[in-house]
Amino acid sequence: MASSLTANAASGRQKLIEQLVNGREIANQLQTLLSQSISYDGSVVDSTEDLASNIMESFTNTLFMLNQNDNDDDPYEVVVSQIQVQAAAATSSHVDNRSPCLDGRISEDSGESCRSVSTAMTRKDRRVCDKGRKTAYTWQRKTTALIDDGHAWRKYGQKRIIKSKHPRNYYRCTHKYEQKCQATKQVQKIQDNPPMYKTTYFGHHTCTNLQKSPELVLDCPTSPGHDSCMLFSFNNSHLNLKSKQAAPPFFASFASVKQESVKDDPTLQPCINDVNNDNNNNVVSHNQTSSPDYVVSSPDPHDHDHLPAFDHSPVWSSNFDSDIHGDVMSFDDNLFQRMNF
DNA sequence: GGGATTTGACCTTA
DNA sequence: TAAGGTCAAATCCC
Repeated sequence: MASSLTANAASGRQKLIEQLVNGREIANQLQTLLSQSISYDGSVVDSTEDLASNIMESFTNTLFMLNQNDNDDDPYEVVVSQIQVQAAAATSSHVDNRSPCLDGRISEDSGESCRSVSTAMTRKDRRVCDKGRKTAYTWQRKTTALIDDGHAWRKYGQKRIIKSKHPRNYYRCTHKYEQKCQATKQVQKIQDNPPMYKTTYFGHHTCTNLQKSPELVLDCPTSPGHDSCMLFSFNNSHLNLKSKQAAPPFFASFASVKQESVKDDPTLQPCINDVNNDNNNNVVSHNQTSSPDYVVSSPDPHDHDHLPAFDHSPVWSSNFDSDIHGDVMSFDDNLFQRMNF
């Protein structure tokens, strides 16, 4: 009986997911069009860009709702998510790739090797520009596991923080130089037992080379009757949210599964299945043992301060129209009305 | 050999 | 001046 209900629910959800996937494909096509039609000043694509953002928002909210529902009776997964959109997001969300802040040292065909070729921009100059970036999209999330947001990150620094037990790790987009992507993030372990990581994102990705389209794992519990994972992929490379929407570009924060080197890496361990939800945080993701998703542990299993450049674990979060106070995420009625659930 | 990581130094900000 | 953020040379790893 219970298994039958579970099967029906899974079937219905699968259909819903199919519809979402279809819609997502359409959105992707729109993205492609956008990428081909961006004018120099960006004005031409504003309306279509907004449309694309709305589409993606819709899917995101739907998926979030699905995930929320799934978690209502799923004791297997607890992942804490928190997003904060800081005040300046509304005024500086659009990254201008033509800005000199994106490094005059870059040549057109440059890659990493070109970093030091040009000295057109001094260190000081760049730091001045950095100030602006730090006031752009900024949001955080706290997770019980290191997560993969679908983008390729390169660690560029680690700093011991005063009054903090664990050092802070600094990451920038791998495509910072080749595609002038300014996204950075900071990852810091904030709690030992259970482990808790705070990831702070700065700016959003303007690069197009996702290591893999971010995938959203909706339901991959370990309980009997659940034998498959539901994955969604999102590629928001061209979906720069406009200022009107004071929401974080969290398309980029969708969970994804990094494929390379996972299978054989002994430092990888299955996703957390039982985590104490001591903090009354929102449950927004699932994981499982049958999927290729893993949580990355540090090379030294006893040293989680040295975080890898990437991480795994199906975690996603959203907060369109949400108010977040501490670890509590709340949504207003409009969201649910729009969702038509 | 090339890309990624580590880590001390440098720079900015409060 | 202390703390945090970034750079870049050295080193590691595949």
